[in-house]
Amino acid sequence: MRKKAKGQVALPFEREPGPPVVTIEPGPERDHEVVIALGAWFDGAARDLPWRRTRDPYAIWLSEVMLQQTRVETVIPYFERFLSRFPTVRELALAELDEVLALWSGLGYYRRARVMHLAAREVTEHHAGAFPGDAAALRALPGIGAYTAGAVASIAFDRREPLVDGNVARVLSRLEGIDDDIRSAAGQKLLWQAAARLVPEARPGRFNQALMELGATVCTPRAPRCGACPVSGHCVARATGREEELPVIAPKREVPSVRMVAAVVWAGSRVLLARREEGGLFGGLWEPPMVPSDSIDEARTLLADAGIPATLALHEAGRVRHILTHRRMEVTVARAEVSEAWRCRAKLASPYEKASWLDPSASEVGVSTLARKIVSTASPSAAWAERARR
DNA sequence: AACACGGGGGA
DNA sequence: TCCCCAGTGTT
Repeated sequence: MRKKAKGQVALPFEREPGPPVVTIEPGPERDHEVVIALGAWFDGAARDLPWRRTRDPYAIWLSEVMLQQTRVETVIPYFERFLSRFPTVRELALAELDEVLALWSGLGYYRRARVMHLAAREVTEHHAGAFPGDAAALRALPGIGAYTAGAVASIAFDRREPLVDGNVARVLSRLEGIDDDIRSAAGQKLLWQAAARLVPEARPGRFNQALMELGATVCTPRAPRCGACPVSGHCVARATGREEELPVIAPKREVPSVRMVAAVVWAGSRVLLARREEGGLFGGLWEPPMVPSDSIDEARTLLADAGIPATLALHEAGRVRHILTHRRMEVTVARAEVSEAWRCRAKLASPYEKASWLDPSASEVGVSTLARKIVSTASPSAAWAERARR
């Protein structure tokens, strides 16, 4: 095989070792064939998804934000609920952040919800409630990066804008034979160049979605179904037998483990929940107060400092394990009951901003999945189940 | 360039 | 258990 310059797509490719089997001739003609084949395939194979039934930029935007690092099947019910509660950007702008977070509860990456709320207010105030269709203007809104700007501009506004997400990176790295690390700056540059070169003037949104759909359903991370691929005849990876070797992705480091102890204090059906400061982990969400420690004594200290007279009643109710992208959490759950009369104002230090006695099943505020697990472990029914076992 | 930031589904 | 998903923003 001929030597290629770094960062340059080497075409035509030959299968090696051995004689050439397939030759791919790069150029506008091949690009055009890829566009045509992919578009036709998409028309027949596209899944019926809620956000494909609308042209409303607000709904498209909502779907794109929810879909950041999140699977389609996970997003669908959240998208329906959110849109039905906030049908327009104006209604989202007027909402309380706690209610927005409540609707996001369980979806993860909660900053997305906080920032969408901000962006909704910005659109309502500065764009008179109408979304900008220009990629650059979209990019200027908080929470909208290169991908989301390209997606909204091309899908909702028919702008000829490229987009590269995880699916597209995989598809293009194979189709073009890009063997730079797709997460590196160099790899990303090549991918965006390829995407920009390919995206057509006519129906750019359809092409971009076709690329993503192909990555999600055919050009999968493992065991790609090349037999079902509409562009396998144009694929460099296929032609060189490297379908399983691309994309190249640098290995990631291991995640540290953190031990926490949480205090779940019940007063009737209500639990003492604390709201985390906005900005950091689980920002703006409510949870039973917890501290990084292994010992229930630390939870006693936490409650004592907060002015809650439940320290003596606190006992271990179980353990919860929760995996995040960058952290593995092991939480010891301590539980106590106080009479309703003892329900009092609690004052908690950072990372908490305030505390309140709330019904955890009422879902009027945002609660993380970790917090749900903790409350569930320390719920009265769980306690009954525990007693019944003895 | 590295890191923070959730949660879940599939192999 | 590991991978990685319709990524963005900060350091």
